[in-house]
Amino acid sequence: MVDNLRFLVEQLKAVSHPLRLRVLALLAVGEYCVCQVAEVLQVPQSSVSEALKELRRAGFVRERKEGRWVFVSTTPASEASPLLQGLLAEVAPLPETLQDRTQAEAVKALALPIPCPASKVQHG
Amino acid sequence: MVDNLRFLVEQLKAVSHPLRLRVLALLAVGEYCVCQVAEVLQVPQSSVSEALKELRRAGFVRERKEGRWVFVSTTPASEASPLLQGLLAEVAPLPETLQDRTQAEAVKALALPIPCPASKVQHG
DNA sequence: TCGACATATCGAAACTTTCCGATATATCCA
DNA sequence: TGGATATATCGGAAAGTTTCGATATGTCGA
Repeated sequence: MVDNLRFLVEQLKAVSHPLRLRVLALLAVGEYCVCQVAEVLQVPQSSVSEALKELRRAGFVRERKEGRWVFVSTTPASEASPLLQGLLAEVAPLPETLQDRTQAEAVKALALPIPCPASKVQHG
Repeated sequence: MVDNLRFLVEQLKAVSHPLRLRVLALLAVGEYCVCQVAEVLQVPQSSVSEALKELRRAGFVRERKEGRWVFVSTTPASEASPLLQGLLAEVAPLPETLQDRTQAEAVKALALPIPCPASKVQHG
């Protein structure tokens, strides 16, 4: 149950934005670090950082810090608001949300094992 | 199924606004004419008119013209998008969405038979 | 300590939205 | 037709949002 109107409005504002919704769609697929999100969605890193700030404020995403990387993911279903659950259901099956180019490219971007710098550094 | 990201963003924008969400909450209760909405929510009639324009664009409300009155209601459940259905479920039980004053007053506003000018004119 | 790299914050121009009084349009009834 | 009333649209000032390069902060390994 939502406890007040203003918070619901803030949640809705957080996702009524193309980039933020695309980020949410990507995170519906799995956990990524910030630089992967920027790479897949082809937007400046600062834009991703600001988008994530809003999504965090609204309680839609979680962060896990690991060394110099920040891994982001959607809040677990058990803790997600009904709004978030509904959005994820609508947005997750839309590869078009990921890229503004062709659908084919978007699917490719999703299917690829997006290289995270962290993975290259494991054995240092 | 949503057919594109941009339309979903437009839908979300339409409701990420305090007045528009309050209008939706009121319409979850039933059908009202525009001037009743303005009266209950205590906002200028032009503001209600613009709010309804947005909600209509997003497919959230329907209008029924009857003489000089326009009666508005939420789109029937059978045609409502999943987003609208979810929103109505969250927003309908919130009397606080109706007025910014006290909850008591809000409930009162809801409970009262809000006088519509149309009803006073029936027998002419 | 340094250089490299991941991320956050700042700054400021461009753009969009919000708000509401004034005014236009539409409908009714006499 | 004219006056009353319901609704829509306009105008435009104020406030808010978006965007992204530049820069700051933090973390690592050497």
